[in-house]
Amino acid sequence: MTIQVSLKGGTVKEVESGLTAGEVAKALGMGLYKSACACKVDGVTHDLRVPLTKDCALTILTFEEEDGKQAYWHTTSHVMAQAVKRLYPNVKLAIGPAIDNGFFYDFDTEEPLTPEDLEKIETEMKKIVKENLPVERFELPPDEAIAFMREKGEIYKVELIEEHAGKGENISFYQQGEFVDLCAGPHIAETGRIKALKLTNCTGAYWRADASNKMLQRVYGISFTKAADLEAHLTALEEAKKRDHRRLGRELDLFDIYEEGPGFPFFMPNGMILRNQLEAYWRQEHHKHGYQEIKSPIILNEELWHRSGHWDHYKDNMYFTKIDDMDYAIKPMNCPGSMLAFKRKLHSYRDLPVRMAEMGLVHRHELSGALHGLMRVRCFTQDDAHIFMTPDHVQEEILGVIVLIDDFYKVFGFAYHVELSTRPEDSMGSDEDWAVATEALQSALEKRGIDFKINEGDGAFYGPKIDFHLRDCLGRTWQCGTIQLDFQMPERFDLHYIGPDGEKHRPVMIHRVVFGSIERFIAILTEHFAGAFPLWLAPVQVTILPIAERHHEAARQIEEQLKAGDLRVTTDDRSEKIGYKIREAQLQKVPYMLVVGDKEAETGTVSVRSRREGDQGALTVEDFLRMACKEIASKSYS
RNA sequence: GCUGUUAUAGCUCAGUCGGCAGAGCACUUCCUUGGUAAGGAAGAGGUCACCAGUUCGAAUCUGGUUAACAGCUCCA
Repeated sequence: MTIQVSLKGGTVKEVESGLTAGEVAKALGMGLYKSACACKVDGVTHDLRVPLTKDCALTILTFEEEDGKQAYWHTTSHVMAQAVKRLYPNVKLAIGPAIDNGFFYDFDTEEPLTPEDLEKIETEMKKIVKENLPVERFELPPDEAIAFMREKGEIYKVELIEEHAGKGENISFYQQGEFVDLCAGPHIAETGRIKALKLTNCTGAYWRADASNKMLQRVYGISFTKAADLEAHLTALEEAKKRDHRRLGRELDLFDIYEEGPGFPFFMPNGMILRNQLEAYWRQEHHKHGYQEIKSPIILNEELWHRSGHWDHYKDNMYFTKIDDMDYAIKPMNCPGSMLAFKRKLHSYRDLPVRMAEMGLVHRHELSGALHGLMRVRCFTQDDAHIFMTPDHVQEEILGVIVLIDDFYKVFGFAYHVELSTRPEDSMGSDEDWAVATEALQSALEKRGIDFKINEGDGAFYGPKIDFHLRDCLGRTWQCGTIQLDFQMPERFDLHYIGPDGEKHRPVMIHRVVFGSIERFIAILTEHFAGAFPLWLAPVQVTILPIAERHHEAARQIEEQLKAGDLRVTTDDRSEKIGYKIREAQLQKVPYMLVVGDKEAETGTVSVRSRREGDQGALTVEDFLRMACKEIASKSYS
């Protein structure tokens, strides 16, 4: 009996029923089969060993495809577990999935694994690859599956199966040689297909991601189909590290953090210029969008934080102090200050929405192990705003903020992803309020056509939120912008406005940030541009490079002229060769270098060198100034 | 906070077996006055993170503290 298999690209082949996808692939050409990692049958991902018994659409997945990659890495993680079991039979296995960038496996070991252990494991893995063991799938009923793993002493696997057992379905296992692991698959067909592998890191990780559970040893690794790809991957990682904002922060004199203040960054002069430019742009845009700016104190009476609910939900992260025997707290958030500011006078419904913005310095006691350059600090400035409004305004205001954030990120050329976080366990307010608020956020996102993922239970204690996440140089994502809807705080602070009926009504409020934290945003910005900031942000926009001492006077005049045009200019009048001065300016990522020698001094021109394009030829000082001003005004970043 | 690793000049890093603290870059001075990514010479710069211990003697060995790094947990 034959069946029809339609392949990617539209061709239909007639093949014998019962052949596996792998056999079909093999029949279609060795090249295709050799590079196959997994397959898709009618859109569902499987191993190559799945038999084709009826007409179907078949796609062969190679390492180039995301699903193929996942199968490849997942199998490599099984190979690692097999190697570990061979070397250390008493180690218990937890979980070992493929991730975005490779794979890991969690092991319960008696002693932590050392780098030497990792080398041994890697060597053993290469042996297993060489053995070219076929990877086979089999299934057991739940009770047999539990007995099977219990007999092996794999207590973590037993716990995992017990959870699945309730569904009554069979439990699937994968076997290669003597090694069997609980797994849903899919996997690649033989271990020999893994051509290049490396174990990259070993750290602790809690069982089930719960800090109250035992800490296991997590080993990370990556594998490729070609040795050259592994090489390229490792080189790319090295390159990425050169963009690290902590390194560039020091090299470019942007900021630094000292042992005297862990998590409390110092901003250096260049960092302050960057920061002030960002803030100036922020103020300009917020003014345009109808925000008014306030400033509230960073120390306020502790009672306020009881009233706001922060003390109940957040006290472990707060700093406290005593003044004249009274208890005070250092603000971890700006909202209570905004509440007081809103409350100081009566508001008519005609005045709403009130959009009250604040560049608020907040302090939070983060765990020492969580600190990370400017990304995660203990004091930072939120570009906060609180929007007080009637329920009718909610949709429009949320949309307005989404558009504002989107426009801001576009100015820097950032790609971002969005998450919607729902009600956490530790929260206040009624189910109904939460449902309404969550629905409002979701429909605003849908209206704007923005893709988002839902994060169950990750909302703030007072309301659900939309988060905007940006990527750092190593692909780790950091939450920056957020929009949080809040029905609780207005209640707690007894806020009201006077409606058209002359009665008091409760306003709804939005908390939102665009940058998130200026500090974190600067970190992301630094890594995004690798320190080569667009002209409007560059701490030093232009540096003048006189060739010899006799050109210093001309250089000084040009500097004056450019400064009068509001450019940030320096002159390098050291007695160094021009090549040396250029090298230094390039390393400092100065956008424009102006070389001034005999030729230029005579004709009132400058030889323009762009940090990206190199020598641009001569321009009059006026023309250069005009060009630079145009570039600044456009905020272009290419 | 947890697990692991690390801490030597402003930066990047050597320092063997426990025996006088090293290099490159940067910095200062002098020479050099030059044309698009490193000209030359000399000099200065250190309580080897901190506190104990072992030892005739500790950058080096041991314990503790602090901080950083990777990950986990938490989070803007």
